[in-house]
Amino acid sequence: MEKKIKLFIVDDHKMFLEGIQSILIDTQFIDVIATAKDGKEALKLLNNFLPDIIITDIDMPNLDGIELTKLVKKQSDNIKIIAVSSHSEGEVISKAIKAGINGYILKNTGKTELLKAIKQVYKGENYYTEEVKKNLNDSLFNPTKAKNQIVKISSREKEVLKLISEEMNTQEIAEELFISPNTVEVHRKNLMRKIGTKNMVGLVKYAIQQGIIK
Amino acid sequence: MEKKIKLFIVDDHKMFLEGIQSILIDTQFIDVIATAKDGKEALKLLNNFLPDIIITDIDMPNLDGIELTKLVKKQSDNIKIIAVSSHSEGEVISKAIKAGINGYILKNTGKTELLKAIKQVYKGENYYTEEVKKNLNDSLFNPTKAKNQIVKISSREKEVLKLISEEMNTQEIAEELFISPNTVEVHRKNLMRKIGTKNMVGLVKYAIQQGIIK
DNA sequence: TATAAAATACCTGAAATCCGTTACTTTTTT
DNA sequence: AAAAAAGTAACGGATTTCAGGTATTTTATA
Repeated sequence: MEKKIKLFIVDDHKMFLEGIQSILIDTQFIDVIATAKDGKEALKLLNNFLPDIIITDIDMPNLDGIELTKLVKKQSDNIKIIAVSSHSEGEVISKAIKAGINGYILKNTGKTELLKAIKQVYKGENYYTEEVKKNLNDSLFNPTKAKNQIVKISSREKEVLKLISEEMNTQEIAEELFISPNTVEVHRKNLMRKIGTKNMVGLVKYAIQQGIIK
Repeated sequence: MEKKIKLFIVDDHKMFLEGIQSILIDTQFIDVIATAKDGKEALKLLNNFLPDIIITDIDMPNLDGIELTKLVKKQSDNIKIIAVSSHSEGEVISKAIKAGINGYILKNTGKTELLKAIKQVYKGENYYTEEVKKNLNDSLFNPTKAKNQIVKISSREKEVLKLISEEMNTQEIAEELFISPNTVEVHRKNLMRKIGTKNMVGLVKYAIQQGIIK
């Protein structure tokens, strides 16, 4: 009898958590030792559990899968991490890989692929779903999107972004902040450059995603 | 031996589908007779299967859970429908209920609640999770939100809105939909009038709020 | 105290949006 | 069959954003 693979699963949807557990429990070589509903809870529980592999969602409240990966990997590379996400965008995947993730599969793939990923990652290799590899390449060869990794949005830029997201135009923002419309435009342009978008739509999506507004 | 409840499950995430199936297979009184990856496939399969209850996601490509509900309910009220969604916004819930949905639970609730909902709906009652009921009331009594229920965004407008939210400009959308840029502008202007905003920022915020994208 | 980063401001020209209005065709509903 | 709604298309002009600079001052921070 070989040793079972110890799994730790993290997802904010309890139903998904229970579902994936129910799938894995049927296999002989896997043991789900713990679960958590977000990255923060996961970190806390990792003081008491030492899994071989963490399976984590990307989108989560409190601490998302990418941040969780960074923090776990900072402490130890022995714990392998597989992302199970509905995001197939190159940028998200790229961030996850930079954070040190060992596997990335999509929620629209089935359990066969999940088991394959678990086995392969357990052996020390990385595993990325075909679609993931494809989209990653796309974004790597698309310079407009590949660069927006380390950029930091300044506090003034954040203010401007917030007002943009409140449907104000340049003139109105300038009046609100007592600065020249030219300056507002500079901030907006820098935001677009940093975030990697070419219009307001990309900005407001980013603002909502980052919780800067709403 | 009583008759088993025949379920049909619809979700675009195969893993969720398999997970929920795996959960339900352990119960004695439930039989998962079929599954589908979106509303369109579900409708097609419903010619061959007659479930007691359909369990469906809301966000799906091709045909979403709300549209599916409308179409199914148009044919027969014998088939009960339960939404299992990550959306807890009052507007989405309100739409689902207007479409005739019999139950609405959130993905962050567990299997206990799912089984409870299935049993209750099977008996002919409706079942809505506590948080769902709360948010529904909030949006009903919040006049700023309650008013934008009356306006109806057409399906073509919704398409355009989706593409706008994907950071496409007028020209690109026109090419994507094989229509004149003028027409795209008309749709955009009508969207702005209906939604009550004067720019793209308002549109994309609405799209995200309503779960039309992301 | 250098120097880097952030915030300020201006300019030009191109591209896209926004606004109002009209009008025809197709589809759906009554 | 009539009416309403949805989808299509066009025009002119005002406004705004977008893309590309340059340049000065203020504020952190190494």
